Amino acid sequence: MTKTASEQMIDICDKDEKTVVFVRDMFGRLGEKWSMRTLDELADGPVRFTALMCALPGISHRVLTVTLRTLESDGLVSRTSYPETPPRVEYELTALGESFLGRVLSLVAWAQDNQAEVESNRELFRA
Amino acid sequence: MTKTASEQMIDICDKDEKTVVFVRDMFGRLGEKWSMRTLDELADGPVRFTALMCALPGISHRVLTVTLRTLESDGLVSRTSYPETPPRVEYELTALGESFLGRVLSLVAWAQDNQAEVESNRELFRA
DNA sequence: CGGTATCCAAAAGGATACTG
DNA sequence: CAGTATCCTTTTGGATACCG
Repeated sequence: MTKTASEQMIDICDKDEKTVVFVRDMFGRLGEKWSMRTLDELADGPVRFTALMCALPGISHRVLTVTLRTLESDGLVSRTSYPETPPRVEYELTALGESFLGRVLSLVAWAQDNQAEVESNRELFRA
Repeated sequence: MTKTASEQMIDICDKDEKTVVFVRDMFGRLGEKWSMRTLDELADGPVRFTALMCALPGISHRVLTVTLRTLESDGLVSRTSYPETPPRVEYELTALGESFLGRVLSLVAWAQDNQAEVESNRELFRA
């Protein structure tokens, strides 16, 4: 028999602090304002910096840079710079990034399925 | 045939802004410093406020309150207050909360499976 | 005991000017 | 074009004192 959610979670949270911190870091990545939407924009293949700016209306120049650097340092995204003038830089998902994005979809599906219930709870709670 | 990750993600991000914001909100819940660990502590049944404080070393009084109120307003956690002296308050997962916690485990498993690779990428990147 | 109110520090995010 | 540097605002988290 498979473990209950609770048992699995205990497995995780009883591991060394390093793993606990790491798991929360990856959760944090999900929660960052632009990370998931950036990964999504990269899902279909390489995209240039400026194209990402356009695809993510509202993001600032600096924050897109920070977001991409973070995803890159995690190994979820790769950066390729072509030494032309004007310069051209393309970002794309790595295999690790695709794998990560894939897992996230089950959570996205949950959010969609339960949006109405969560929002009605929030309504009730406010009242 | 099932949709690719990219196609599913596009489905989501092309929906109305309300849903996009909602999905990011739920991602944000994952990223909050104590939310997931709090849900985990509640996985085995009702727990009192003070017991949660002990189970989550480092959390402040105020932040635990805020975390619980947020989870409660989402409908993931329920709060039951027993009118005794001294007062006793118990928190527990709702069905929605259990469902949410369950989905999160696939992501936790991913994080564990790929921790070494991500961390080695971070090392390389720093250098 | 289980909070709320107040105050503070740190981090995230945004606007914008400058540069190779 | 694709950044970096600087400055500012908002949000998050933490410490602590007080209260029913």
